[in-house]
Amino acid sequence: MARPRTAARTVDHPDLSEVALQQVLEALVEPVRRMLVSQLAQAGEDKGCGTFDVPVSASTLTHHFNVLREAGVIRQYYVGTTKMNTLRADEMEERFPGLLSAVVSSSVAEGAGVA
Amino acid sequence: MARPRTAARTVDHPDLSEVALQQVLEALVEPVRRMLVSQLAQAGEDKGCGTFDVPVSASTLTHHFNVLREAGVIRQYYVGTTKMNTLRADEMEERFPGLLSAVVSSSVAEGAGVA
DNA sequence: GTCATAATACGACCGCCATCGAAGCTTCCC
DNA sequence: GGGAAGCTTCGATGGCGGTCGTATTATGAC
Repeated sequence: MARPRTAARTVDHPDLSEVALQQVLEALVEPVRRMLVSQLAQAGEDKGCGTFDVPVSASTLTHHFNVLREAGVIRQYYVGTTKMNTLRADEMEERFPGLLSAVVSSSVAEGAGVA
Repeated sequence: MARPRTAARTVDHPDLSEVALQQVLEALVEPVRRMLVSQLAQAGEDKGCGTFDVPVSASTLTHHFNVLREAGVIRQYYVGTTKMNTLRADEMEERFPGLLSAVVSSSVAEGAGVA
């Protein structure tokens, strides 16, 4: 009863003005989360949660996506049973100029992508 | 006997090619360390360890400076009993383009400086 | 309806790191 | 020499976060 039967599942996203630098850095300092971000950036398109190549269980993966979403780094939406992910790159660039792109660049350069 | 009587105390610094992104992010994610970096950047000149405005004890402060130095973010040298600190901004810019400057900018913008 | 797939919620565990106080070392100054 | 200032080392403590397995829910296919 938490949600009407006919409504699609929705996901809450913070306005980036509400997000602190601390939160973004905490999100990006975790190696697995940085892999997710790197792979998403390299993909060039939205990706389902299950399509990432990371060495953790599904429940841990959910946790990491939550952290990234709450930090404003990604946007999520449902497509059937699949939860899709997009980078909020432009918004992040406005809020924390140069930060996300610098992290992604260095991360990809170090091989955090799909190999 | 660990050090000749007449030699000045020296400090070891990593070559930035040996430093990983992970290490730098771990260094910069800590709020106190980010305050140190911000205040150092804003000062525009080298600063002694004891001249920073942070809410931790001296021993904790030593720990934070060690982490920053080992991550290649700062360079340290002794002047008498005072240990001085410099940002390795140019080297960091070469190794991790845009990263340190982005963090410092956002950090200062959020008021991590001296107020 | 039944089943399979995708993801979540929950609870527990464990390791790491920031923190401190006390004691120690190095250098400077008188 | 004696003392003080500046920083370090050591050991202990506490809290937070990443991890997992299991059970559960939501959707789509048949």
